[in-house]
Amino acid sequence: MLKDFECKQESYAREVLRGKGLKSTAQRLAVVHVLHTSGKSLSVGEIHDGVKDVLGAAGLATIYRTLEMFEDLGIVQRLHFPGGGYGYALSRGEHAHHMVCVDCRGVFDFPECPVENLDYASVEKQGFRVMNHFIQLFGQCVECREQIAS
Amino acid sequence: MLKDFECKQESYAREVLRGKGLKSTAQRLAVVHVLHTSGKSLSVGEIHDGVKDVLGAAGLATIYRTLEMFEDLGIVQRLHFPGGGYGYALSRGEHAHHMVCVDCRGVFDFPECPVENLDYASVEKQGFRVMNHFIQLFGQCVECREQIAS
DNA sequence: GGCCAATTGAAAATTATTTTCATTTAACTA
DNA sequence: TAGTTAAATGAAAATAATTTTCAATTGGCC
Repeated sequence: MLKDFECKQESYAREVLRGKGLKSTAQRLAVVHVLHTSGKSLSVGEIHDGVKDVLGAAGLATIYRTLEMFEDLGIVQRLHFPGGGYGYALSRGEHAHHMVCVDCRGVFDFPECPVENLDYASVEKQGFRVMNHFIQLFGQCVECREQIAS
Repeated sequence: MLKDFECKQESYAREVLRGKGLKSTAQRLAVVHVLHTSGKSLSVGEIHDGVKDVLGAAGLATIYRTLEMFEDLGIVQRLHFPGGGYGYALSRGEHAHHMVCVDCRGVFDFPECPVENLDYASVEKQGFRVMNHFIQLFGQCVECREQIAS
């Protein structure tokens, strides 16, 4: 499958897949496309709907399989919402955290990593070796705040 | 239901429940007890099993209802594991974050909040208002590290 | 263009979670 | 301490979410 226009995110996914010997199928690229054009984090069901819009049809199992694989590959990141539920947002391999708008579920970049320059002394004292971390900021984006104010 | 000995965590839960006009049932206190004595984060199923051990029998629906309520009340905190799955750990209302051992799922306190003294300038520039955050550190505790070394 | 392993989709199977409703119980009152 | 009552429980049914299976299809390479 070849497309005339491809966003950076799609090219990136294509590259990562190829690097691992995996196929760049229409379904996989559509997942990236849907996430990219939405600019938000989407639930599995929303991604499935989006992919169906793009391709005409798509199996739900494939969406599950793709998202799991993409998470391992660092192409997407899973986000958890307060009050339950989760979704996926595009990620691009590099270490980054996101701010998520609790109203529109929009995803915004959060430039610095708060854990990077942290004092680990107290932690190590307990003998705990930190290997990884998960950070999400929740709040409201400008647009949602203005809408509510009106 | 009254018990001769009650740990701090149980008294705390009792107090919070009473403050909200909710009942301190045997099932609810058993959930706290099980989490407290395990010292770990536990899945819904593990908590159910633990409560059955304590009380002889317990409905799974009650466990689900209790955990959801306890999370709202700040008595427990939901943790998400890398690779999927989640569990619950005791929390005590105050703002705190946890370190989770990826091997034994043990929960350790993480004293400072990395987001507290963060530079929000770049964030606010985007017009985003941060309301809340979710942080978890993953790694290995001393015991699990030693076990693997041997 | 043809080959082949990887991938897909549909359906079934499994697992997780929530709802319903009759019964029980904790907390309050007299 | 017994009686009252709204809140809570449990069992089962209903629903929702996720995974597996396997035959058919497809992308990448020669």
